[in-house]
Amino acid sequence: MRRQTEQEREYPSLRGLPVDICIFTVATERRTADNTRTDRRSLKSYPRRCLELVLIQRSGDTFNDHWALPGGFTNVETESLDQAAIRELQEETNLTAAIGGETEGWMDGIYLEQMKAYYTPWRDPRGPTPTVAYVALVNEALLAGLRAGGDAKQAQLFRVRVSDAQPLVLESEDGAITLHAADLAFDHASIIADALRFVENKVMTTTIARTLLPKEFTIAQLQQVIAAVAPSYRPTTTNFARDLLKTKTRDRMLLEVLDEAGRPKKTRQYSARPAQLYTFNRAFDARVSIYPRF
Amino acid sequence: MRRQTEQEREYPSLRGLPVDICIFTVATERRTADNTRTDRRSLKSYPRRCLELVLIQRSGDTFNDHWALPGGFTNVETESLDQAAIRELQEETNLTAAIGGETEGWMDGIYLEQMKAYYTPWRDPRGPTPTVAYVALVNEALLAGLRAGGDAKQAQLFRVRVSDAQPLVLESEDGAITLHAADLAFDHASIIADALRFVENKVMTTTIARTLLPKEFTIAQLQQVIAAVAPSYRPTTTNFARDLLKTKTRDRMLLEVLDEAGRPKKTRQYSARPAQLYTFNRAFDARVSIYPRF
DNA sequence: CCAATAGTGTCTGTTAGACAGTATGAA
DNA sequence: TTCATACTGTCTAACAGACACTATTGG
Repeated sequence: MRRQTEQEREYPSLRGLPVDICIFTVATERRTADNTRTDRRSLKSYPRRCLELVLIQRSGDTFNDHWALPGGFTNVETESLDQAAIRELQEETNLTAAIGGETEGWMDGIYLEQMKAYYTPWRDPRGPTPTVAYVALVNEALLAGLRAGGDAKQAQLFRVRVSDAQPLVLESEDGAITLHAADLAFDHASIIADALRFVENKVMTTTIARTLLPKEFTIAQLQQVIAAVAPSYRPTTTNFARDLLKTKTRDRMLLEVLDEAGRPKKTRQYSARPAQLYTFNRAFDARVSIYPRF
Repeated sequence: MRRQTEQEREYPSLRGLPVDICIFTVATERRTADNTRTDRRSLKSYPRRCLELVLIQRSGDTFNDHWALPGGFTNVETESLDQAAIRELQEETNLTAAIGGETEGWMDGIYLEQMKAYYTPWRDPRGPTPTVAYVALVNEALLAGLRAGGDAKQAQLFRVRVSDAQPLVLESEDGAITLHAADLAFDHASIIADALRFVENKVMTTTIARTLLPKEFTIAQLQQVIAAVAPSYRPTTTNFARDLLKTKTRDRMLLEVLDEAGRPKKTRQYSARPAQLYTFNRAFDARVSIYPRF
């Protein structure tokens, strides 16, 4: 069977489909070199956590010097969308770990999922251009290579701030750069807005928070991560742990970590009194419903 | 500023991006001409309801005579993906109603949302071709025009059956055609499989069931629709209505319908004893979470 | 000692779930 | 009378949420 010519095809051969990735992490406030804090709280206290997003500064004809989502093209005829997204994610962030092949894009420390395709005719001034937006949640420990770079033209992390007055404000970690929606290239501001709602929904309805936490974590750390990703979540410390651990509907969602001796493993990293460490149970299947009896 | 030539563009001009739509409805078992039932249940009893999907039979070079999802191309330079999906939806189903412009693709009787983009190199034998899959939920009352058509080369409704043994079986309403995953064109079987999980999740976590119901409905009808879309939902009739209506977390999710005299409006359509009619409260905001205190 | 975090005891009102029982009116 | 569907009454266990209280240990 002969190869079809370009004209005969219903859909013309492409350079590949563009893919853009919203790479989120929940970053822990870092201490200064002499191990003191930037504020007046004591060393034995939880550092603040903040949702951050990776942006790159463009160089080229369109939107030169503007900040934009990292992305690229699928290698046509060889790559699927997911494969291209994984490749871009690794290229942009110098990820130290390789991404394994588990169901649903999971690996410890990395979550990757397609969010939505965008294709309004006016989104690219060069002409109608689609893009497929992915959302990645990456453990901050895996982004060490990105921070080491430090070149302004490279990828950089921005703190995400949303409020009623300012719909979207992005602030670089050193505080030198502040970006608003209009400062971003293409329609990336609205893609980011969609992505923020996407991750907020994910973190509340799945066990995805696992990706943003160390392998073993305390209940307070989990609450911090949830609050960082979902601004509408207001943590109430007192009963959270009990209700999370003791309720039948969430039975064995979290597992107590035991030490070598088989006794409950605790940490004193953030508090004087030792706190119990937990892991997420991979076998836990989250089901949510607005209707009773599900 | 001069117009860029094709070669200068980063992304070549396209015929447009392909869009495929999974059009679902929950169909009520229809009675025969003499108003008797096909089974032995009494006339005053609930008709069965079944999830159905619109397919078209292809004609052309590729996958000729195979059944496939309805779809088409965006009109490049003028149409967004959503606009193209709306147009295709209207063309394929002879929708009697126009689609209004409310937030999130809602209108009474029609829900439309983008699900996912597909672009594995091998999904189209003619060459690498992406597609953006949409999911539509349409009230069966609006699909009268489709059923009136009756031409085999036109759109036709298929009952969706899923079981452990047979992952996907589609059966035409008259029972004449039975399709399995391998009978469908392209990768449409796997798109449909994704769409089934998508709508199941939607119906359990949002008030989308509204789209598939008449304006005013009984609690039993609502349960039927939920069960038709979400096979894992096992209705327990006794307390469902009370828990749905009386719980604080679902306060004013459903509203009692009143008649002209201001008294509770009831129907005797399906039962001897009159049943209360309800509508969905548009103002109800569904929030779901696996964590307590949200 | 104080500060900060971890965790328990106890109480109240709400919800889930089971099950028995009553209500309505067509066939 | 029987049947299908629509409800209500009542009980128990589980859960949400508030609040007071104790526990641990670095500074």
